[in-house]
Amino acid sequence: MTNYPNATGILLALDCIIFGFDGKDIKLLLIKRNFEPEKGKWSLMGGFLDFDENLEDGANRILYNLTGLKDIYVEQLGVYGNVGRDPVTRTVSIVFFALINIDDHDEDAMRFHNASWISLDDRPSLIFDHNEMVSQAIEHLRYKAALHPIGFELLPEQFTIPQLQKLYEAIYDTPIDRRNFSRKLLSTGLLIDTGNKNSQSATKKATLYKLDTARYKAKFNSFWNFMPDPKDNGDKL
Amino acid sequence: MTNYPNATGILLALDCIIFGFDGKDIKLLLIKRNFEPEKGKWSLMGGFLDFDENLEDGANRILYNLTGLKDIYVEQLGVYGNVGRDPVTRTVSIVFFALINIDDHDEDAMRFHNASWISLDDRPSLIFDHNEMVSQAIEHLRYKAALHPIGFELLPEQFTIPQLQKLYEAIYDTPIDRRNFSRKLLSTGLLIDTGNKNSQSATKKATLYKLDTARYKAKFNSFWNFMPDPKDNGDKL
DNA sequence: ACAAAAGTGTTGACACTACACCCATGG
DNA sequence: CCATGGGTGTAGTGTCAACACTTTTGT
Repeated sequence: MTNYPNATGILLALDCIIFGFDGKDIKLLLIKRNFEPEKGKWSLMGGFLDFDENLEDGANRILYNLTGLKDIYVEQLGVYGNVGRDPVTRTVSIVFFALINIDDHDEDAMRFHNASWISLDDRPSLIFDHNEMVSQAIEHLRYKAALHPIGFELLPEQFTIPQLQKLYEAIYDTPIDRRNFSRKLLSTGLLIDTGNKNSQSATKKATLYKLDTARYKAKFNSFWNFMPDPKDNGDKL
Repeated sequence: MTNYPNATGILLALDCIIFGFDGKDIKLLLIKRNFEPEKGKWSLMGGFLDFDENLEDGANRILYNLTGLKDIYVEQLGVYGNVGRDPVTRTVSIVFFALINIDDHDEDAMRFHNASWISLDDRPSLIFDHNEMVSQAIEHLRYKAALHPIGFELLPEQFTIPQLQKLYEAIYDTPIDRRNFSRKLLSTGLLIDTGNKNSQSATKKATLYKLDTARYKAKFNSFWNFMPDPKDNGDKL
């Protein structure tokens, strides 16, 4: 068996961008580092890839450590590898994009890692090139949510259409017509009426739906077009 | 300055998927390896990342070596890192997606690397997980070309609308209505009439257009919807 | 009874498909 | 003058945004 010329000595890191939704704002799960380097500063949750570990397994390990959750929605977002990005040594970071239901997390694990949910608007400056990563992730969220039904990953199992609407309004920071939104969503056939009603609401109680997971999986790669025009940046191409 | 615990010894490779269009079929630029490992088999063009090299620079270096071209359209496609993917040693490969005008390549460099343009339908089985990479790239091409004007990257500077149509028909392997296609394209405002006519054609000569590059760059991230329905896999979501 | 939020109907603008027709060129 | 292929016009269909109206609930 042949050997490759020379090991490069480049380190391989994994960083996770984790989004949640609290019913009002899109939030990021960030950690205030209680370890070196850059101790005391904010950053994404990350770690190094183990030698005998697949990439997705590594990402899931990191996500599990921080949130106590498995089977999270995760995608590769991209790779960041500029020479000077990590001042300690050459490190290439594979960035993962994760969506979770904000209610489902492990408080203890979060305290241990010194992690907090932070609204996008209030986010502090992060170490290294993590700010760029987050910007790309927000862009990706907007892009993908306009075309694929990933929004559901951020909601609890049962949710109302007005809740879903608030989520989309938060993602795109724009008001949406209630009636058109409702009809559009229902027409997808992805929602199953649970028969339950939302008890929180002070006024008329909204119907609680759940996701038709079979249909969701089958149709995930089909397109839709949810947002009135987030697709377009203002004027026609 | 702190040091990180332990170098992992994982190698970082770069692989390039290069698409071209010969006026009839979408083609891939593949190499028949004249080096170990897997000498004599077909694979993507690739190489290792240099220690002091940015990722995109590495990809461009590899692309330049093979084609003699700079300023190629390149995107990150994803990272492949399964533990056993390379039998020699643990190697993580960052895969790049490139589109070039098939007429603009360096014959000598191609011969030196033992490279050929191969139609998607005729492509041989490739080493390692390169087949998966190519499948993902084709999917990405179909996905992205339906929404963004990347098709132009595959054509010469001056091209006719019928040529462009053949390109899209090749990408989606489906016939398109000539008249609707033409109107849709012209309505984007991306095409500038050069005043020239295609001299090749045996019958009526088609108008040669060029891309309005300023508008192309400005509007690149806007969506469009070119294909009748390649977006959708058959039926509505 | 009234306010606030959820749910349903309707309409006009616009975009897209599916056609028919005309023009230019070479043999 | 005819075959081939490029270019334009138009009618029918459907989708989507923008509206008004009704229903449910708590106070």
